[in-house]
Amino acid sequence: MRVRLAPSPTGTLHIGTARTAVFNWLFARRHGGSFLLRIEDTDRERSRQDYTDNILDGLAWLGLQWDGTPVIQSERVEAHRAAIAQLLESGHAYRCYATEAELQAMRDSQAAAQQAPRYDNRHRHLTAAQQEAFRAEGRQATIRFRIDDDATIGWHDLVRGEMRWSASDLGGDMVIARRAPTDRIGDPLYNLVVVVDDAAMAISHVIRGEDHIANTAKQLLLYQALGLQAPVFAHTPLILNREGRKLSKRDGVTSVSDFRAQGYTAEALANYMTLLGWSPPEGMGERFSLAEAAPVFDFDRVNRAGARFDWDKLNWLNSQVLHGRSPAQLLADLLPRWRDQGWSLVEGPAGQAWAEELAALLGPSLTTLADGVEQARPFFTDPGLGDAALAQLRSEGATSGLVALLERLPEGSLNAEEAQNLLTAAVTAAGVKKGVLMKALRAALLGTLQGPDLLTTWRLLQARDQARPRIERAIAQA
RNA sequence: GCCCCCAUCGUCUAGAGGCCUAGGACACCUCCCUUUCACGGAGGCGACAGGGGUUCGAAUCCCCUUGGGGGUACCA
Repeated sequence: MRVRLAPSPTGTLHIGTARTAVFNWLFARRHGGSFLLRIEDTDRERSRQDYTDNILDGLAWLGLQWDGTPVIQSERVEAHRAAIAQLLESGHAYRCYATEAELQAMRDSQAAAQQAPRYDNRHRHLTAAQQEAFRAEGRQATIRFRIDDDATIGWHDLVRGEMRWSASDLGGDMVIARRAPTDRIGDPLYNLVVVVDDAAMAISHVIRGEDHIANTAKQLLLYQALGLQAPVFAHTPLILNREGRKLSKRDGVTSVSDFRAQGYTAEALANYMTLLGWSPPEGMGERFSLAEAAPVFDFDRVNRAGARFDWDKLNWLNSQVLHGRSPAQLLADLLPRWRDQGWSLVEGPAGQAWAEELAALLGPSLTTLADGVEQARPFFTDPGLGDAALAQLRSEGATSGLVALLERLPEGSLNAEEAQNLLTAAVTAAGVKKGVLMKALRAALLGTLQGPDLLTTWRLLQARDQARPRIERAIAQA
């Protein structure tokens, strides 16, 4: 079995394309087949190398390793032209001299008559003399593939079952090569090119979004005319936006690279994309890796209806992945982001241990890695005192407790027991409630009333010599 | 307009005629844990679009209606 992903490098790796990639990868993995890549860059105007790079990076990041070297479609243009020449030769294709204005007029009158827009096959049977006349006018021609109206196209779709399409609903003879002087063949177009390349790559299963269903009917006709073996098709449901429409770039964050930048993990994103349209077998649960899903992946469990993208669910999955990280793993994810902020660690094992403890402290409250930057901020830079913190510091007994603590505060690191004992001693000496001191201490250290475990927070700041100055400042400002 | 597809809690879904008083997950609400916030744990709220059939029996099969989506390029 050989499957492929055929992205067009006219934009960054879209979540919908990535999900198609996931299904292809899973299917290939399940059946021990190959997962190939083909970069569809025949639209030279809009294709860009940096988009190709972005797509490849995104797939690799997600863990969707492909087999072999990606095929670059633009490098195969001679094969495409040869196929067109063959169709011209066999009478399956012909030159159409209709101008854009003529075609537009045709479509306008069809629209006025409430008819479906379609090419009326007007140049299908031009005589040599007529063709010569058009050429003499200086007209160039597209090449159209004949689609006989009375044909019926059918296929067995792996997710939709029996599909039937009437050729008369395909819009008339289709253009397979762009307009060009008649002494050569113009730029080959999508449907023709896909068929030629899929056949050349010996693709056995084409797995793509359901927005391609009409293309499948057209392509099946081309396979027939070219005498090529058609693959099996599987049309997967689309990913929908909040409004229930096909998710597009206009919906904000839709690129894999954007999700990554926002602090989503590859594990969570891949897990979520798999869940969008496919359901795991009974007893498997909803959290799984691609490797775990592969052995049980089946199109029988792929839905036919589109699925809305749900940030809440993705967030939950991502938080689950993050909460499951070991301190060292989490730190490795966080470190580059901390460095981007200009935050540095103390060199050596002590600095590493400190950072791991911070990662462990923050871990349970993270939804994204970006949260791990915001929540780590007060450990690297002075957050100042917020209004609520000031109010807390001005409450009964707050400063006297802090003063008592300050008097007993040694230099250097504290272990958990020492910190606990210091707190108890200060509470006794100042004659305040323990809760009062704890709240005051939190306000002094973080400038807010909420945050992670107080003792650990204190100890981490203490190790960086930040506890004393913040407590002193709090007392002074209260 | 025309063609095609789809239809279970707010969202993602399980369900292939009796196992369904419709199960799970997210979200939401309550409680527990916790001198904060989270995490974690325990509960709760909440759906078969409507109407006809078929059948002893329908969320499951058929038809119609309604609603939603996709396609309809010299883009891919």
